[in-house]
Amino acid sequence: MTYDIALSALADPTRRAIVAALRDSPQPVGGIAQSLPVSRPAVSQHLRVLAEAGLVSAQPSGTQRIYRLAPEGWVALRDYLDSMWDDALLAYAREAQKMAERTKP
Amino acid sequence: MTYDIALSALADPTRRAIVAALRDSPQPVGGIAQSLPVSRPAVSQHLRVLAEAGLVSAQPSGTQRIYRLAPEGWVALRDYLDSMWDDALLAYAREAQKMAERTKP
DNA sequence: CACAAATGTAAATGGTGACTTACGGTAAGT
DNA sequence: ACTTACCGTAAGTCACCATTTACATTTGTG
Repeated sequence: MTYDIALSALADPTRRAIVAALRDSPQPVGGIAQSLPVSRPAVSQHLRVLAEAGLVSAQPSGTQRIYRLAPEGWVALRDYLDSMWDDALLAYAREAQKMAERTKP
Repeated sequence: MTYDIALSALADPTRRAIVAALRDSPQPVGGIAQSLPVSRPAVSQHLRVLAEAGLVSAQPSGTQRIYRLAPEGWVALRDYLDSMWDDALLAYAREAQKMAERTKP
């Protein structure tokens, strides 16, 4: 049940921008901050949230920490969406079926 | 590019609870409010946000409006996750491959 | 037409979180 | 050892959002 952390993490536009940046290639904190209109400590705090959600992971390399996208959080999100898919859209299809049977029996 | 609206909509726990309730079966506003620890106007406003995100839809029936899960928003979310899947996790797998080749050539 | 039920909306309030500045800590280079 | 570069953390501020109460609106019913 960790998909809720991932969802609230991805709610922030700046964090989505960070994810988009990491999507291109793994980067150190300073590199991410340069491509965004926010200060470096702000990026650091956002990365902390994203890491707690399992969406990114860090690997120390000298004085800098290279951040990259991590699978765990995204897997949790996808599982959540998959189950929603099955339940909700199946129900949706069932109702559409009912409607069709009612109008043309 | 409407997945961002859906993400920020699903960030709120109460809205996720509403989604969970609608997942069981379509319901009027009052029915949802009864199963949640918030007032009915609060549910109404949350439903407005969810509807704007394309996650739910309403169908008037007499004096009440029956809300149900809608496909559009969830499709947008799934597309977002799918592309993330391809890009990020493929890159992740590539790096793992590199690591494996480096340690055991 | 009056009344009740169900819902959306407006306004006010409280709390949470995103951001900045300032500081402390660690690793590499001279 | 001193300095520089890179990063995380603490404290404070400000805006936004979730919630409630009160009101307006629509639909069905007597």
